[in-house]
Amino acid sequence: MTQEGYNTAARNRILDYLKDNMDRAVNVNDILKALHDHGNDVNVTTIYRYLDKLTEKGQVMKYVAENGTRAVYQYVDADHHCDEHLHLQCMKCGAIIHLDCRFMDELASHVLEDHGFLIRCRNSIIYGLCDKCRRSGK
Amino acid sequence: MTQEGYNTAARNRILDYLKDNMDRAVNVNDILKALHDHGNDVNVTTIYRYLDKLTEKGQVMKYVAENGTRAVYQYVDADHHCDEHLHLQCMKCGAIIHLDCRFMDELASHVLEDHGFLIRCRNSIIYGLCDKCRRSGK
DNA sequence: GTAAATTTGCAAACGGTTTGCAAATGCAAG
DNA sequence: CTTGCATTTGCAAACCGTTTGCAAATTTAC
Repeated sequence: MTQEGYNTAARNRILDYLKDNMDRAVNVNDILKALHDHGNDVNVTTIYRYLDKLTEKGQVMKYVAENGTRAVYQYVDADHHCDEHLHLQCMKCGAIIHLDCRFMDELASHVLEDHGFLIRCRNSIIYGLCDKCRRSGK
Repeated sequence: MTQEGYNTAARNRILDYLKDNMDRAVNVNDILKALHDHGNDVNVTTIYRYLDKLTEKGQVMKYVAENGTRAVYQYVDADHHCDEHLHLQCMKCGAIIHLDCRFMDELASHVLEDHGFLIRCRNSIIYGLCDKCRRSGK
């Protein structure tokens, strides 16, 4: 798992932030603001460019948020193979659940056999409400 | 099923186009171009505004396309209850498959029971390749 | 240290979508 | 049909997240 590219302060800060927030999907503005609040300003462009690289490498997942106008990113640790399971995302808090259970395989083969459809997990999100938000919110 | 709002030429043309293309999801540009090609120009703004109304009424479904930069819309006929099943969309041709089979119910209850997650079908799309595109293209 | 390659920040462009507003159109009452 | 009011339309400009071109700064290898 070699760390490609140059090692720069900006990149370390961005990656640290993503790792610190592994449990949720963040947008570029979140990153921008968090780094700014720590007195470590990084340009928007830099963030976008680095996120692209991380996405290509598969180190983060990129999704399109609910409204469709903003992308969200989430750090992926080594034992999550995002091409092999679907993702549930909470519309309220942004939490992502990795649906990597046996049920997922059944879904995939059912869809393929009965509907002729080959699922591309990496690009798919099922939206809804997570346990916490469902109980708390209305 | 009363038709609310004023009855105008522009709206009729837009709705006709959506109905004629019920089998796929179209974007605003598709509509714009199709109407233009028939010599019936309608302004972009008008299309967006009418689509919003139709979406609110539940007469069309609105999705965010694969890349996340463009929304797509699809006419919904009366016997499709889009809150009750998931949708598969082909990343290549844009076709939408309504996954309204018993399997869907199992998925929903599994996800709810084992993951505490309540699916909101209206907002969710699973991407992949449809039968036709899978066979033809590589 | 020096040179080559990569990364950064800035400003400007980009593209889909939205908004404010005045003109045009639809509709109902008389 | 015409008058009056509500809705809809088109236009231009704004919006907003994202991308691009480019020169300056930084990193890495030697």
